[in-house]
Amino acid sequence: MPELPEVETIKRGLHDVLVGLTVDAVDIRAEGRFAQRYQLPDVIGREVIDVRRRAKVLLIDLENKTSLLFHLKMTGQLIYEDPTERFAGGHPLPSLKSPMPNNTTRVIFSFDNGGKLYFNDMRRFGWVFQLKTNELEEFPFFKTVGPEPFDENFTEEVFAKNLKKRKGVMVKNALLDQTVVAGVGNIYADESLWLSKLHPKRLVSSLTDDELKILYGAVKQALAVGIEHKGASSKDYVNHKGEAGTFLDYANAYHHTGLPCARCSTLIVREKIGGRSAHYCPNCQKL
DNA sequence: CACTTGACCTGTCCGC
DNA sequence: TGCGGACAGGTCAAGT
Repeated sequence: MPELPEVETIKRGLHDVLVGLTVDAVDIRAEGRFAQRYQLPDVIGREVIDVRRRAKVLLIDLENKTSLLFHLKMTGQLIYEDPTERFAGGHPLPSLKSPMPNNTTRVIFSFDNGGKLYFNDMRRFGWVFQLKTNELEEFPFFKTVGPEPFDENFTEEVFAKNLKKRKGVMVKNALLDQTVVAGVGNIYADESLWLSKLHPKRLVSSLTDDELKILYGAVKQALAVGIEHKGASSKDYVNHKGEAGTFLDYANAYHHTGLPCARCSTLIVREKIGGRSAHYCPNCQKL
């Protein structure tokens, strides 16, 4: 589900509500082979001191110098239920279809203010681990993941250099490679390519310097607009309050199959590329 | 090594 | 309405 803008949206929301709270209890609702996806050995009595994001991983730092690493994968949700915002007569999150917890709830954190954080994940691809904060860089995914797109050291040159490591692959697939740039997934890859007028099947090796420069700007723009509109909700994504994001109202390619291109009115097509669905304008984005 | 495919899961939607 | 198959935003392991 969530790509960088969605995780960033959740991170900002959770940072506002969790910092300063202490964990009173943890309820892990998983058995057998699923239990190992949720490893929280030392959280009771620990205070939250920060909430951060690296790539698509959400980090909660605790006062005991450990960090919780959440990956939401396809269907993960992190929803906070605040005891001070209960609505009269209803459950506290009227935007959700069902009250928390529901049958997708895998972990429940209870805090000293009465608040609860629900980690939901229908497909169970997601996980949460607890590591020492000063050893995060040893985590295998963090060892290989590429630069943050809004970090100042993510320059045009770095982007071009990283992309060119995948010169034999189609540009759509290269954008999804987390070692090239962190946080781009299927939605924002398609949007970046639409903005750049690049066909998703273009081989990286065929891209000109000008095209690389345009794509660099487009990736940052697509992600920035995604964050601005609090993420894309096609199905499962909601923010920390259980609310959908509105980015799809501003998207041009993703989820626009059969709709006219905003530039040329040609109908947007969907095609399976490298095992993933790609959405593009066959007129603006020529091979 | 570079690249592709399949696996991990469960629910929904679409066509027959 | 029922049923089978395709599909869903991510990442890693195994295969070519």
